[in-house]
Amino acid sequence: MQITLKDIARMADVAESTVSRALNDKPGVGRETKLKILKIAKENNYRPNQLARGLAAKKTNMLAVIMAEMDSPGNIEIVKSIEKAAEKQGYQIILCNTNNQEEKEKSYLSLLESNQVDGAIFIGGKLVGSHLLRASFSQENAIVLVNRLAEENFFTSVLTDYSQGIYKAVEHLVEQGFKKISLVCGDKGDLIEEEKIDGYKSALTEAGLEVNDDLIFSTSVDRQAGYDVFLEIIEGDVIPDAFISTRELTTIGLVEAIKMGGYFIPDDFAVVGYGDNILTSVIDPPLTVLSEPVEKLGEDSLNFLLKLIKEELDSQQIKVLTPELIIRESSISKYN
Amino acid sequence: MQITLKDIARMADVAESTVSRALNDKPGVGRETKLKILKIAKENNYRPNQLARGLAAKKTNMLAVIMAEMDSPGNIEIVKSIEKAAEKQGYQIILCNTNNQEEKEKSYLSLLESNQVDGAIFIGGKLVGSHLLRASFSQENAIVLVNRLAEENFFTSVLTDYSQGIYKAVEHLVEQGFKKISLVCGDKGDLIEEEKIDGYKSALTEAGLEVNDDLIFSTSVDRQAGYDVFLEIIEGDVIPDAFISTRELTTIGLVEAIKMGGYFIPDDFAVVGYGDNILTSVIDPPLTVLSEPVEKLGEDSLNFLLKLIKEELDSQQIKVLTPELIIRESSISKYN
DNA sequence: TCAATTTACGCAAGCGCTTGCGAAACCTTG
DNA sequence: CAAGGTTTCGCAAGCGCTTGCGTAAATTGA
Repeated sequence: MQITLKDIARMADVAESTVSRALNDKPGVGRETKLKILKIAKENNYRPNQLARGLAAKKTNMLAVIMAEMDSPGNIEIVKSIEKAAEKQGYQIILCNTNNQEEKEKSYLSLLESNQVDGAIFIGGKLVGSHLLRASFSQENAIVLVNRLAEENFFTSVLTDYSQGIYKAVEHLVEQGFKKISLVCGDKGDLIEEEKIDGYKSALTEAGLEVNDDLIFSTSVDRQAGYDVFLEIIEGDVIPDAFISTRELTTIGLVEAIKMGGYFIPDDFAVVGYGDNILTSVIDPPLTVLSEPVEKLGEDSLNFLLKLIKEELDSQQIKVLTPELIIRESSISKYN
Repeated sequence: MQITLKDIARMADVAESTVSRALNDKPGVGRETKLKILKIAKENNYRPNQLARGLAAKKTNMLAVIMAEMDSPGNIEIVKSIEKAAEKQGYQIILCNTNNQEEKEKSYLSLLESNQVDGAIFIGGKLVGSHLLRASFSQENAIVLVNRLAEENFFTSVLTDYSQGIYKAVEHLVEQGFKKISLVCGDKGDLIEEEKIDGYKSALTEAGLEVNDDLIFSTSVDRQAGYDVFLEIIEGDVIPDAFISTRELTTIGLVEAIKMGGYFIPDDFAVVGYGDNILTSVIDPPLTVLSEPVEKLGEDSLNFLLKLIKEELDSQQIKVLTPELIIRESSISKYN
């Protein structure tokens, strides 16, 4: 059996409450007593039962990071940044992977609802499910969204400004002389994707280029999808000369398909990808990418969350961060 | 405030114990009563407090997966496989990333020690720290190690047979006519690394080739290390004609350095990498790799863990899985 | 030196749940 | 219809901790 507070109390010949206070560094226990208790606790390798502690204290000092995809190196970077920031503040992070399944998201949400964690950060995922909304309504639950739009500005969130990012990408491609720029994004209807499309369209318009809806492609989020969409595209009526591909894995698939088809990047097709990480940097040719401020996304979301927990945040806040365009070979026109 | 068992009991006009039994599908509650309780619980969107539940029941149906590196796509695959298997058995998985810091490992271990999870799987990491040993001794804690060797066969583990894998790789390279095969691995002294070296040496000996310790390089686990080690190697006395690089990220760095140096793979240097995943498949040229049975590693480790929890496992078991050599361009000699 | 504070500590309730045990209510049989 | 067996349910203890409150002891000040 585990050693408990009670055991320590008995050994030190004091009350449980005193042990508790000593261990938690709370006032009301004399220097001598405290030292004695600490010593005994250490000698016996005492580990407080966090369940009991959480139950009694109504907080656990643990935060959940619930992410939709852990295949994405970008997300991993965000997580690491959150972890780093959390450590400084004395919070422990536990990770949950939903694999884009709403069911799992619900299930992990119960960590919050049942007080196992003091707050949760959601990275990615679609819109906002009713379960999430309810959770955040019904209790005063601390929830922060990262790169995930809510229909109402209901959640505190930190977002990448996709629209702005895509705008920059288009601008760059236009400068390079590309005329038929295709956008490969996720499901239309998804708010984040709509935003990308907005940026795309307005940049084209600004540049005096025609917007052709047939050049906008929706795919699912994986590698295969990127591969498949290219096959579909080259069978199509309008063949683009450049791609802006807005998700990491999809971009990889797309590039593979292009090369597999015997085409060259950027000679036959320019490519602007997403996410400045090991994947996109390793691929041949080096990819021009929109780089998310992953570090900042993590930091800011954690800070928001802590403020929510401490109830220092008056209203829902939304922070928007702009991605950076990192120009490499894959988008440099041979005519330049 | 949260709605509690007590509230439901009051509403249904029964005792708390009855509600508890109804909700947990335990015998001893009549059909009618049960239905009524379930209905009321649902209507009120009742969520049991898992802390309280865990405290009282001494189990939580949650398992922790504690991994040393979450940058590694291979590890991610293992995690996903664990998750899949766990879901079937009704367990929830929470992930913990230690970033190779022993401190963090200790800290996450407290999840186990304080009963927040019923068991833990450790993926990777070095040897076995005293904290881990103590934890597994002092309580009847359920711990399974994946790809991590213990000095004594104390832990139940599932391992990749690195020795065997490297052996195959050497064999293959020898067949291709390479003579000066270099091994890039981790810290000597680390049991897993020693095992790799064993496989390497015995394969060379078997092939009648001389073993040269100067061709064995130890690096840390990241990408930069792979890059740096190549620079070091080409300054050295003996220049190899082939590399076996045994960690994912390091391999990436190594390949980059080779290309950066103006050399060609496999013409100047053959490369056998590690891990059949998106990273190694995307790189140019396609890499010959030792492929871990990630799926199986995950499944088996979870099954072991569940058996440990249910105390169906009599003694520490060790399962060894053999990696497969997937031959691609990077190791095919031009002389063939 | 004695009242007035302050400090150190113990008591006990309570966090929300589970579970062993016993009592009542129900069903079997012969 | 009574004796015995089942079910269904409530009681109450307890999981290991925190925390408000009360009291005794130590400290202060004049």
